[in-house]
Amino acid sequence: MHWADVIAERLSQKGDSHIIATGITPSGPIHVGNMREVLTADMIVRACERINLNAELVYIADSADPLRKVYPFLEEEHYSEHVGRSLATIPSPDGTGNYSDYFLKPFFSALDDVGVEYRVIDAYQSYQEGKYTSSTKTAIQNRSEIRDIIQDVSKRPLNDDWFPYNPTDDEGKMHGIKVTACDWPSVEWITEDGRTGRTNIEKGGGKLPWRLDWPARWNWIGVTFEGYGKDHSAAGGSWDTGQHLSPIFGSPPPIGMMYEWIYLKGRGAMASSEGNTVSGKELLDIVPPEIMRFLLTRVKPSKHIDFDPGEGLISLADEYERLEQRYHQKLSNIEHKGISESSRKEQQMIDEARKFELAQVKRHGTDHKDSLGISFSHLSTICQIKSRQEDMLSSLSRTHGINVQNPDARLLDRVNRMRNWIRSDWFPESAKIELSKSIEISNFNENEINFLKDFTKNAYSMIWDEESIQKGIKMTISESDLSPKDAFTTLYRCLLDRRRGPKLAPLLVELGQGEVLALLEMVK
RNA sequence: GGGCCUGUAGCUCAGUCAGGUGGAGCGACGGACUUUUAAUCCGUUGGUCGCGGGUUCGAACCCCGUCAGGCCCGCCA
Repeated sequence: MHWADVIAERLSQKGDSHIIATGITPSGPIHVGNMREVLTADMIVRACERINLNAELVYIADSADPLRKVYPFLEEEHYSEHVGRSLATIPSPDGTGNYSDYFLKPFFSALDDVGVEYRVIDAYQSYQEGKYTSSTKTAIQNRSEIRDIIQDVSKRPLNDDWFPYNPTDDEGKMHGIKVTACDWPSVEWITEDGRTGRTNIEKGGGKLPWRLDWPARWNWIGVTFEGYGKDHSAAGGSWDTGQHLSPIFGSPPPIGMMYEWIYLKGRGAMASSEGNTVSGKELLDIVPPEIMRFLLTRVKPSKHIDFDPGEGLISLADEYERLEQRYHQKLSNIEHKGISESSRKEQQMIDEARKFELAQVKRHGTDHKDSLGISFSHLSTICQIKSRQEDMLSSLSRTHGINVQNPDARLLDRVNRMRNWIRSDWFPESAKIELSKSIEISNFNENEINFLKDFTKNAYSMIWDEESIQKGIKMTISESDLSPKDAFTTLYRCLLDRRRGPKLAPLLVELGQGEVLALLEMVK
């Protein structure tokens, strides 16, 4: 059974209506690794809908969180004074609006593109509106019990002056502040440099510490499921203490599921704070949204993903394309039997089908009736060889029978993204088609050299179009001692430094007669 | 010191919860095509299930141990 369906079934045993929560702190660019949390939740919501459960995805923007430090992508002089303030209360890097909205906007737009439907809860606003007030009161009333639970579960002692609420000081900061007295709804505090004051909790002047904020929101939002990053999953971690604290706020803890992080191949975990990321938008600029979803549906959340935006992404996209074809040919008709009445083989086919279905942007049915039938690797070749759109389309009409006058919108969309990809830093060297810089004569035997010399001579007199070049190659081969296969290999080795390549004649047209002849001159 | 996740074919992963003849896709190899848009189609190949023990008629799966990689145990989220 697909992992999303396993969770949905577990949820069905608890009830018919579910709130699936997800939350990310908008402290910087929201990257593909962050998107795993939301997309995973979306897939679980869809799996619930399939078995007729009510399920809603709630995204909690942790905009009340303080800016923890000046991140490398921020300007030191602008942001050092804002460290400790809620993200919702400090300016955005571009000077318009607030900090959290600045990073949330492209994130929401990426979520819309990948077909995620969600209700947004803004944490800062929720504190302002008093949504957390009753939980905060509960926390303060049960201060010593909560303290005992945290110490007991996390095995870490808390200081004597520990208080279950972090107020903001007169500068709106919550770093290094201590609560000295509480007279509901006010708390008195003292800062590190000795300033004192009072803050009204009901007016949202602060927030619960994370370990309490989490179970508190489970209660007031009614969360029944939440996925959490592996950093929360240790014994004594915040998920663990949350499970124990949840009943104090008056509700059973949600069902959870740990998910692994996404790593950037060869560069470690994606982390905004280190600038080592691919944002959701960047990924969607180069591949269609279903590929981003497929990245996550094909692997269990507990697996870490070594994301490779180069070669790996091309083969991922090709794999999706083949799966789409297979889905429409046979997988779509597979009956979704229960585990007990199907064989392992049938189960694997059902899982394949589910990987595809959950990768769809559309919530019901499939995005398209059939696959495009053109692999991304082929498209990458064509886009490089045919810089003019009409040449590319006419080529595809010969090889794949597409309609030049009225090309498929999906095809044009993929071509646009592919051209972005080719221009980007992510496009892999191995997929680039480039004329060799020089020729190493000693790599070729006598017959091969003779053939190359003949070809060079003929190339001078060719009209540089596809048909003439094709004829010229044919003729030169027929007059040489090489088999056609060896002759082609020789040409690819000489021109591209590879044993195989795109169809030669159109490639040479695109590369240009002058360039090709200049290279071939080195054979003499 | 304690905990969590991962380890299965050359690669990416299913299969572990519920023990019953080791699976998929890709790659590689071979063939078809005959002069190749890294093509397409067909076929073949593929494994000490990290390692060692235990339980069992039977273990990739359960238990114990161990090794490797990653992560966590903060009045951070």
